[in-house]
Amino acid sequence: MQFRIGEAAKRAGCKVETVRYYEQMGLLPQPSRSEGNYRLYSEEHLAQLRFIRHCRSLDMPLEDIRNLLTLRERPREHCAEINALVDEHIDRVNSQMALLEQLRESLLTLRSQCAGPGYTDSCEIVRELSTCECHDS
Amino acid sequence: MQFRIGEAAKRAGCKVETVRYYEQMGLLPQPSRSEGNYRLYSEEHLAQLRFIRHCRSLDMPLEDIRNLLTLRERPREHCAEINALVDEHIDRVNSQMALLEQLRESLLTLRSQCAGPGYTDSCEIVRELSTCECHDS
DNA sequence: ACAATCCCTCTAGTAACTATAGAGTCAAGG
DNA sequence: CCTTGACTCTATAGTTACTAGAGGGATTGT
Ligand SMILES: [Zn+2]
Ligand SMILES: [Zn+2]
Ligand SMILES: [Zn+2]
Ligand SMILES: [Zn+2]
Repeated sequence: MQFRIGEAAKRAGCKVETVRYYEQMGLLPQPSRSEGNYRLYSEEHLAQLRFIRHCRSLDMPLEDIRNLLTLRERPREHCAEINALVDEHIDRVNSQMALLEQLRESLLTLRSQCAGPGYTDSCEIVRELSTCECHDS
Repeated sequence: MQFRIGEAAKRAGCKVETVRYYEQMGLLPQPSRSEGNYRLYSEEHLAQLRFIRHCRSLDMPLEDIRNLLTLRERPREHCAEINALVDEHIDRVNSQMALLEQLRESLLTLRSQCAGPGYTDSCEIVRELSTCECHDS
């Protein structure tokens, strides 16, 4: 079975442009072409596209995915590199979460400053933002 | 007191290019210029730059900051819009956190699949990524 | 006088797409 | 046979908030 790009995109749950983008970025091998120059994807292409989309749904950067694809093609090597790659990504996600948590705290504190319906010039939110000391020195 | 851009940037804890960028984006009014065409910032410029940097440290998008700056200049209006703006941002942060939490779960599950030192072609991480069903249909 | 350091404008690069523009391909209906 | 519509092609620019560089001018210190 061969699929044109629209079908491939639909099956992988992404847009046509995204599929072309992956090809351009070297994540998807160039497919064969029809007589009218349409891309024709095989089942294997499709599997690879799904692989990419699944990794992306885990928010892995394209470069990591590129590395995973390469590693996958050396089946007799130990999977330590793969684990390391996943671990690093988990670390990234963890530190993003820590950052967001701090952000949330700061924002909630800021928000709680407003004493309720009042005028802008006496709003503590505005005041706190305007008299920041952390960005002064 | 007047400051040149390097001094202003240092005081606000950002790079020179960032200050110029804010000016270009209309977040900072154009400062006066010296004879040699150097930007000369006043204390007020500096305060506004700090305001922007502080909002940015809360990860507010520049457009929100632009709105805040506008709202701040209408001191006799009610601060409801300001509150709404902050609330929306808090919502964004909350949903980002929820997303990241899910991501973290998925990644930890994925990571735990690997049975330890083994070969790539029998690694469950690779298998799980390759046989994704969520991106198939 | 000269070097180091600052500053200027303009342009391009980052990540991962998304969205056009302008053209070609293909199947079905009248 | 012709046309309409859906699909595809390439190439280019836009998104966000900066960052980095080229190629030049200004200022400062010795
Ligand atoms: Zn208020
Ligand atoms: Zn601050
Ligand atoms: Zn393994
Ligand atoms: Zn999947």
